[in-house]
Amino acid sequence: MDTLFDLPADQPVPARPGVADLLEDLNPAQREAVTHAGGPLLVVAGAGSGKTRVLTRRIAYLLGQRHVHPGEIMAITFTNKAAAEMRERVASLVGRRANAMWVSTFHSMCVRILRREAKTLDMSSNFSIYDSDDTKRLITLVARDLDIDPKKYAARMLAVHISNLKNELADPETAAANAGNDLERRVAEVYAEYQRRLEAANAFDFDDLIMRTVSLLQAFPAVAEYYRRRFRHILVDEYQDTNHAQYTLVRELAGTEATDTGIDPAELCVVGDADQSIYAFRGATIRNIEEFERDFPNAHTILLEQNYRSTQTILSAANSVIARNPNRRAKRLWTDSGDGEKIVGYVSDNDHDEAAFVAGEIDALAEQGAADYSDVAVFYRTNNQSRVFEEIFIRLGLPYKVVGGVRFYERREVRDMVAYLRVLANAEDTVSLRRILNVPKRGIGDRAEAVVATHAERERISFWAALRDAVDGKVALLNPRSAKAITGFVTLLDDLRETASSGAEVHDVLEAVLERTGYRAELEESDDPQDASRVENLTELVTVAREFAEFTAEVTQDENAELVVGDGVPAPGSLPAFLERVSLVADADSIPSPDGGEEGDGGAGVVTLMTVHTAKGLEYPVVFCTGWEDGVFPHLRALGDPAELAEERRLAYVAITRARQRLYVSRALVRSAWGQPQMNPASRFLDELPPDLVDWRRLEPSSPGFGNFGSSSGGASSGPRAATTWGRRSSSATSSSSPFGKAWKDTVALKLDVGDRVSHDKYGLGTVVSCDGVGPRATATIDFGASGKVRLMLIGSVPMVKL
DNA sequence: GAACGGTCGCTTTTT
DNA sequence: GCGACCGTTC
Repeated sequence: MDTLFDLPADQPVPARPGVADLLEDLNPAQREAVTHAGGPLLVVAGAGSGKTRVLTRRIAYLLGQRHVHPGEIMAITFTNKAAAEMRERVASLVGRRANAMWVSTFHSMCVRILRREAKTLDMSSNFSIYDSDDTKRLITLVARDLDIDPKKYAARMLAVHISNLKNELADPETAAANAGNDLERRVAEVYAEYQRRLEAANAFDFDDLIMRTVSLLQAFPAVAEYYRRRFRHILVDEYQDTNHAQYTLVRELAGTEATDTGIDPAELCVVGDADQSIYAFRGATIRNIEEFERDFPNAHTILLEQNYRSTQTILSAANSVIARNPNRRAKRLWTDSGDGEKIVGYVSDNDHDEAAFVAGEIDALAEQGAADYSDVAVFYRTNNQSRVFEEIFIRLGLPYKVVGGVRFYERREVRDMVAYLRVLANAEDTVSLRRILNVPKRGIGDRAEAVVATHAERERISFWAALRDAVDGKVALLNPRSAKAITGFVTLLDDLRETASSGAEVHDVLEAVLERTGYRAELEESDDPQDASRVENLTELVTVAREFAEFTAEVTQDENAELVVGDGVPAPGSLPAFLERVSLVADADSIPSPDGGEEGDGGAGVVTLMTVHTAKGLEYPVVFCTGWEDGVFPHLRALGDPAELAEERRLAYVAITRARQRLYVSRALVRSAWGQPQMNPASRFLDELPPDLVDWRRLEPSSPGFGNFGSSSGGASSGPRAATTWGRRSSSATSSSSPFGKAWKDTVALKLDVGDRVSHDKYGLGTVVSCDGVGPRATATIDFGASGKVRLMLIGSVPMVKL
């Protein structure tokens, strides 16, 4: 939870560092990056090349040597964690003056600007911020109202398309004008209505935060001028992850020679590494960093290739893999710290054995004193792969922590509470309002909701106003029972809103919501064990809110308070401030600290399990790269597409370069995916490791039991890539003709053929009329005579026997 | 209006 | 293997 708050800069103010102190321990390239003045600067920073050090020193140098005022500096990152770390490190160099800088994520920076300028955009500054879940809900509603077939155009897919349009700064009109096919026309149609409803709800989605800030700056020159005069130095971290909208935003803020405003462009410094661009699927475009020199003609580029993290063996492996990517700017990481250990390779029979190998190896390292648990990270491609490791680690009593997966603020109960708070802060927030309308159940069903929605639409009023009309009996077609339930709901919200506006602290408001809605009571009465953990999460949420109030109270007494209040920042500790934090800081699950773990853990800390994406930016002495199989990593969906394959390779590069001393790579011959055994050939990335750097502890047995992939021994020469037959996907597969028939037999509880006689606990005696599907999807239609014909699933515990 | 049972689909996800 | 969604039933 510690990432929720920026830590206060409470270090003693150091003596103003001299030039020597700031530059002394830097290499020549780093030094140049710190001192460069004038035109736009691109720092191509390879993994582990001291990027953050360069950025923070550069800021300290600007303040200390070039006499830049901290208020003129804007530093942009992608995560709150990175922003907090940067602020902290600058503060340790220059002291409290750091607080006057804007060091924030793209998104919080935009929120700050938008709050300040909300009126200009016809929005109110208490706007809600919709995340992808809210977005999907609203799109579902819109698509339903537009009579769009949800099978053909899934909400999720529509959301992705709309997000892409926004990342390209295309408004609904542009989208409609450019629509060249049915899908695009549909998307444009949904986009237009979605946008209309977002604005009616006084809400921005994540993409809007960027896009609408850009259009604000473009449409209102006076606003742009204000920020251009204010920020003379703009620094952007992880530039390879920017999308087109973010790129344009940076340009608009900095201004260029071409923008004829009479203001010199701000000094721009971007730092990034094209080889670590792994968010293309979220709209990030590698072109921004590749074309930097073209976008900013007088740009200067500095390459940081010396690595201070890993052994040369690890770096050579990383170089060798990433070199396979086409059209890439040459870059080779090197270190002067020696070769270190060989990479350890392992081919296991199945995913279970792979996890057992990893666990055994971790134990051995701990035993030898070679590594503490907290020195070790286990990486996988997708979250569902964490399960096997958890099972084994629990059995062996190996302490671990899974990072990522379903995050705290994505849990249903937490989102429900946040929805209540949002509605209290912004009654127009229809998505949140409809979310909690009948949560907990209070007798307002789909029918009543639809009637109210129609009324709102017809009267051109908000959903909330329509609910009030329902209370006043002004909504036709609403049955009295529903009207009564709605009255109860509206009264409840009015009461809560009174509590909220009477100066209660956020956690008191939360408590009131939990109590008066009966939400907590409902969970406490349930005997579903999941609900018990839900109650815990809600208690945790109240604690977070309390700490938030206490923390901001401290900051308010702090001398820097005047810097933030009333400058696009909601009052400290207020409900809107809390909601903003919750919306923009979604990574409440903390990553165990490398130095001995979190409080309460023994001395050795815990092993960290996470996806490679989550691992970006982190480093560990010991890294296990698991599941290196074609179809897993690289992911199945990337196999056919060179661009996606290149991104997977960058992902592999990120994984390898996280390791400081020891690197393990492993794969499993058979892996259960979705409850199904799946045979996967070796990952092509294994072939791309220099063979002499890998010590294969175990190879694929020379006579495979079944299947015909990966015919030769593993890793260094893992054989031809036969076209993979995906058991479950192969349309002609039946349990008898499939190459995986053997494995499937175990999951099918009952194997039936047409004509078989059966006895079912509920329906009695019957005859099989037809069979359908394979594996866990197998069904049989059975004629039970008097009980009729019934189609039954044949998996798990069917209460039926074959006679 | 709620509860139940079948169907379907299934990366990654800084904000 | 699991959760989200839909249609049916009570």
